[in-house]
Amino acid sequence: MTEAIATSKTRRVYLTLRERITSGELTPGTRLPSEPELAAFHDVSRVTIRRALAEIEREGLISRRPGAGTFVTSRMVKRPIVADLSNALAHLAEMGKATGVRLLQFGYVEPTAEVAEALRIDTSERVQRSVRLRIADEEPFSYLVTHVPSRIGVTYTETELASLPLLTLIERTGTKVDRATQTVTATLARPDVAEALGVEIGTPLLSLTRVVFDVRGRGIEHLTALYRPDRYSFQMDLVRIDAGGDRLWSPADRAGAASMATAD
Amino acid sequence: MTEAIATSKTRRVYLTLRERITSGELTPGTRLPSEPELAAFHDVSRVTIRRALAEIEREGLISRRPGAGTFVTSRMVKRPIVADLSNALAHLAEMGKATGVRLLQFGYVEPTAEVAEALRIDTSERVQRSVRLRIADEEPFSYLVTHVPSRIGVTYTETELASLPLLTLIERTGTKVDRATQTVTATLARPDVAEALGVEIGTPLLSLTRVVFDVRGRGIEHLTALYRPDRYSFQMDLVRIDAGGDRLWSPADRAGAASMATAD
DNA sequence: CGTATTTGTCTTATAGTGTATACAAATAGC
DNA sequence: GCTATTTGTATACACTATAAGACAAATACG
Repeated sequence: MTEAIATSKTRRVYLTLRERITSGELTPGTRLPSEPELAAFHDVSRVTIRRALAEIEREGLISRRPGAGTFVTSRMVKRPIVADLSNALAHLAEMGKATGVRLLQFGYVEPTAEVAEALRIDTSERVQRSVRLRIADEEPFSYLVTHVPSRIGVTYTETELASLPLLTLIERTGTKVDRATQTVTATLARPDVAEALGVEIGTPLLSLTRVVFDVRGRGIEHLTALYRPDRYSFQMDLVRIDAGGDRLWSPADRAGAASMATAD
Repeated sequence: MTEAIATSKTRRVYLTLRERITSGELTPGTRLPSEPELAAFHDVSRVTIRRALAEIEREGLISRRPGAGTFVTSRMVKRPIVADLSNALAHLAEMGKATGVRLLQFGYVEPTAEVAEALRIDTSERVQRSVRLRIADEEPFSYLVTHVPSRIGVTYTETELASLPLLTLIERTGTKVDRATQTVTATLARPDVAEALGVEIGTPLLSLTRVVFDVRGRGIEHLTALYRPDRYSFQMDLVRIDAGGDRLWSPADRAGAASMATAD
């Protein structure tokens, strides 16, 4: 709609064609339209099409043969991790994934307005801020930024945070974790996040924001998790049930729905 | 990581600064760093910074005063719709949103490999494909592509689809809808979707894919929903429970979790 | 074999993006 | 009022992206 600052034509074409392949619309072995055809369809020059195809070829998704055409490669499907039934971290273990954490930042800061509001504290009250990278099979898949009121943050060390789940550390001290609100959205990878996750700037990311409260309604933890959608996504099974005359969807089992929450 | 086909510097800066404002990190009234400072920080020229700021100003997020600086506007927060407790469509109604649907495409086609595999049918078996746009308060917020086996698709008309929920039409015929699998991810807006949703190409979108089965395990519906994250996101409340020695998250109530599913 | 098609390579031209620099005009603060 | 700072404006230049076209080389297929 708005003209704004557009992405380049090459990139648009690149993203579009790449998506058609990775989504499964174009199966391995399929021949793509010829370069002139693609150029006409996307309303760009052949040079632009070729640049986009060159990049996709470099990624190994297609192979091009002079005189023959461009073909979708029988790609090795790098199946994304899926938060599923049962605890997500346990689920990763089942899949034989070696999962780990790298602590990127740790310190005490003044909270941003957003965090302060969510945790219901004053902007002047200092909070512990940590940035962690979660890794499965040597490959990072989520970027976690947590904010914790300092009175709770001081109960564990930087080293402990680098190895144990944050909620475990919090509950260890006797804090009564009661409930949480979480929101799932999509955003773009900003420079720092992009570098950590090994993606390009401007890549789409799954975003989960969770605010945790104790039994007295006090804010305990503010978590923002950014996931690489090609390596991680949320999945759930649903069953159709009758509810007061209406038919509704319900989670197939409680553990399944819970996994979305425990997936850091 | 990969160099690929990068987005322009202006766009990177634009996205970064814009995000810092809309995320709440920079509150209304705050003064941004001066243009030379921003240029040094982002490692671009001042001209590039100015182009990015000009666009953000055009969107009304900042105002610039010569000699004084650039300030975050007391913006009108266009609160995004949030799929919440209780049926999502009902939820929209509660919020006073006038929600509607526009049927963009309707026809019978051969399914893509992805759809065929998900519905467990043959690629040669024709399916009904529809593209709908869901609108709230005159503004589109979701782009829906559905694929339905033709034996089910023929039981309702194009007109009916333009006004009633698809599952209602399906169940009306006596089809026993049993269960579904759904996956939530993030993608980029492709040209056609971008135009329909009124966003720029390359914008991040929330993506939900749901595959519905009947009691006999036959695929009934394949739905891909793309949401504008600034107008729609998923939210759920969780409670911390004991489960076999471990402490886990559980949906605050079943209806809440179900709303995610019923939110088209 | 011979022809049409396809990818690969090259040239030329135009528009867009990014940088560097200088100076003007408005503002804030002392 | 004076000065430092900030945004506004203009110019010149380098580099990249895009386009249009021509031709070569490889392939498929009747």
